[in-house]
Amino acid sequence: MYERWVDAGYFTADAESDKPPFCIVIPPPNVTGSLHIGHAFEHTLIDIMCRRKRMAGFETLWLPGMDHASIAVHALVERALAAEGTSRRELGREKFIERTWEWKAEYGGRILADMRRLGDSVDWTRERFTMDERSNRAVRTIFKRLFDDGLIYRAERMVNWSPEMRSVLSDVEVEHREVEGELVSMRYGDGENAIVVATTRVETMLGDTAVAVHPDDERYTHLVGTEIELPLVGRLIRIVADEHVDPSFGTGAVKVTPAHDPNDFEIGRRHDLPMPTIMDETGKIANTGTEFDGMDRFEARVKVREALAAQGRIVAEKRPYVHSVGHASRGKFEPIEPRLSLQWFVKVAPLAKAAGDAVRSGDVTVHPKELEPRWFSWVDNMHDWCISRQLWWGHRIPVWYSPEGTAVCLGPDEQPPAGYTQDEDVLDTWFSSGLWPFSTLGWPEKTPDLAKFYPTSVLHTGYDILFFWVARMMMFGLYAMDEKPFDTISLHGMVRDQHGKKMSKTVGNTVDPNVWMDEFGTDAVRFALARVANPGTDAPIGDDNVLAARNFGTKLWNVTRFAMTSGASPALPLPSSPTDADAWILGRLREVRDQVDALLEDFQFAKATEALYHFTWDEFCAWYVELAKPQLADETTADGTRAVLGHVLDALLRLLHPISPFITEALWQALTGGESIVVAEWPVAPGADVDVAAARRVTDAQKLITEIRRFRTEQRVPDSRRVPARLVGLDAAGLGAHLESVVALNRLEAAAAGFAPTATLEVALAAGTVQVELDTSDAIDVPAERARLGRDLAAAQKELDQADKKLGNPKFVDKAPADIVDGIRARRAAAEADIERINSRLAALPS
RNA sequence: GGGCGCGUAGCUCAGCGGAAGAGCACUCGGCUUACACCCGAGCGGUCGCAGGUUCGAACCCUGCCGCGCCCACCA
Repeated sequence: MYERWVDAGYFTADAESDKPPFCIVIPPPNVTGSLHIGHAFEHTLIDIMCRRKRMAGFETLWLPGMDHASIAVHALVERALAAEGTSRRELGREKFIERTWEWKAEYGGRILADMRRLGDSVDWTRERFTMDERSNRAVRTIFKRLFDDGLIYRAERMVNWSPEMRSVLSDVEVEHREVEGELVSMRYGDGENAIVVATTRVETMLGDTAVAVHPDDERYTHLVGTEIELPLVGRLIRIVADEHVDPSFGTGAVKVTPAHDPNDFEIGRRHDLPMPTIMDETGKIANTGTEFDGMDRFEARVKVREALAAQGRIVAEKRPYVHSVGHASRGKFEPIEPRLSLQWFVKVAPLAKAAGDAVRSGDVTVHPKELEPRWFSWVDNMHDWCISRQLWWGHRIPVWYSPEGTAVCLGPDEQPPAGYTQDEDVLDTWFSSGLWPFSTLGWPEKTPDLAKFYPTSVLHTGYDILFFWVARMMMFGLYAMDEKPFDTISLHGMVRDQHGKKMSKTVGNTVDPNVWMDEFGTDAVRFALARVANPGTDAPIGDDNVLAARNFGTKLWNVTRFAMTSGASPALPLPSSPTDADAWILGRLREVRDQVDALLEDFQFAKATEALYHFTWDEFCAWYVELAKPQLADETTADGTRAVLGHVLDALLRLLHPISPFITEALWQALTGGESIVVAEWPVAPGADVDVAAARRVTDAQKLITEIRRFRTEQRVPDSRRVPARLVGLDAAGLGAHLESVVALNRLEAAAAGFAPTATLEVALAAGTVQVELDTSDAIDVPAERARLGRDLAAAQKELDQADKKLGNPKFVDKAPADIVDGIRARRAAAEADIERINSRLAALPS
């Protein structure tokens, strides 16, 4: 239930300075005993950014944060105490906190161990930031400053109360959920004065001090200003007229419980109504002077209704009545109770406006931008923030009271006068968390770290934490530092199960990254997570994803092994006259490098990962390595091939390193003899241009090879059989140099004397048609060949029809760009040639 | 009630104005000296529905239908 307490991190980069970017990351804590998948997700993404930046020459730094973990540990401790049959109240504040520190030390170590297992790029140069002296100083400093500026005040307000935690919660900590409740209509007063009101919380009627109607509602005009007796309690309550009431809803009359409903509280203020509190801090009815005192609120809801029914006052009951109820997002997800209470608040309006303006002006960017409206709707409509908590773990409110009740707010270096006692409440964890970007750097002292690292460049976190944490950092950063805390807010989504469903313990579809790490390896988990990480979008992931990622790692391992046993080395000089395959793969490497760089810079982890996956598997392994085999057997190209293999693999491993650090480290060290890939350079674009002609020839060779494979499969020629073949027109198509590859990849052999082909293929390529004569040693399977050619014919015919349709449209020829029209014409011509060729083949087949 | 987003191959998702894609699943064939955690070949989609804009729409606009998330003090 605390699983998503905090998961956040940010890294900073300053492109201006000499050693520009560096990173700060807050390792996400977790309360479930070990790493949570959401944390693994976020951690992985941040680590990818950090590693890449570091390889590109940026200074990196992690700043492990235990601040949030403290709160999480607090919950763990409570749970442990409950298991021991005791409670924090029995234990007492001092002992409880002492106990918590022990847990924190142990638990914090565990979190860090988990992080290391995930392969984080941490420099353990910074002491942990905990609820220590430094963070206390920061909190007290900003509290005092806000207090002196009149931005912190104490007031009796309607707050969200959690009877379970016996504490107040802020608005964001309340989750509204549709529940099936009841709507009970009841009659107050009798005869002429009778008035019917409805409620979903019957027990609150014990605290009613008025009934409100709309001023223009003629049904009740005669009653306004009169008094009526409150059933069960016997108190006289007023009938007031208030604009807030909607005359068209229900009876048009509303019961008013000022101390237990936000709307009623406002009505109470407008009409100067008494505001009796009828519930204690545990949610039990109290001080009503009725038989219901001491009952739990839910029990009272039933009993009060029964008592009213006994008096014949229940007019109607609607059940189930679906309505929205606020629940405590922490703890046991119990319904929160609106309650009048004396609490500390931050006057948010000026702070929030600055936070909104920072994004509006473009000074701070939200990525992806679809989430901007969410930011504005929050920041522009924020209510004052209740910051006091009746918990024991946290920074205490730095306010002291004299015996007479005089309050004084003290800064970090001030001592309270004798006899003063400190406020018992602690601050909302997000209050101190909001200081993170600068308090961890030594603020309020003007430290070199602060000067160097503030403001940061990027904050990366889940969108679920936008309001809790990001908004607070923005407000406090702008207020305390007079400068935004970061340039860019980069948001990722939530990890979902393989069907895109929300992970939930009750559904049982949660996954434990530790189990995955044990089963598939850490790199596989990271790769799988990165591969589904689209900005701001939820990420579905299951065993299959991790399995595929594991297989990818194995593939990488195997291809490196092949390259090394072939003598590949990045230290060898690249060939001065590369083969087509060499030129092609080097060109592709360059393109992929540029693509990956741009994608990662734009937080497109999934696309960058996908690009690397395809390049590695489908281009490098599936084609280049196969084309390289004959090159390695040829003395004239062998050395150059070893160099290209080594060069491409070296760069590829470095490109993959941020995503899968462990395997790339092992392979890269073996391949290059380098000290560590962690400190290797991020690949830079080579100077040479992409060789377009060579690339086209490789594409042709691929097509030729694929067509022959198709034929073999269709004809059920066993893969093991070498097929004598003669290729006609290869030189004319510019593919003379590829003969070896075509022969090797299709398991062909040179035509011997007396070669008598049993079949002939014609493959149309960019630079001409190649005839492939094959001796399959059997009569060919005519129906199969007919079917194959028939499919090709249908495809060509469809192509021709589409082209004809377009070209037959004068408007298309007239208005479409010339290159598009030319392209269609070329396709039409090719399709026509294909049809002619295929038809002649079909005609030549024995019947 | 407001805001954002999504409905594309059996599943999860890319593509967002000029030839329908990937992973997994499925079918068929393979122990080809890196790899069976593999290789090769395939099957599979009127891109939610209806209009509109355009020479051209999965992609832009409008309206519906279904779904998700966030925000919101209606008893």
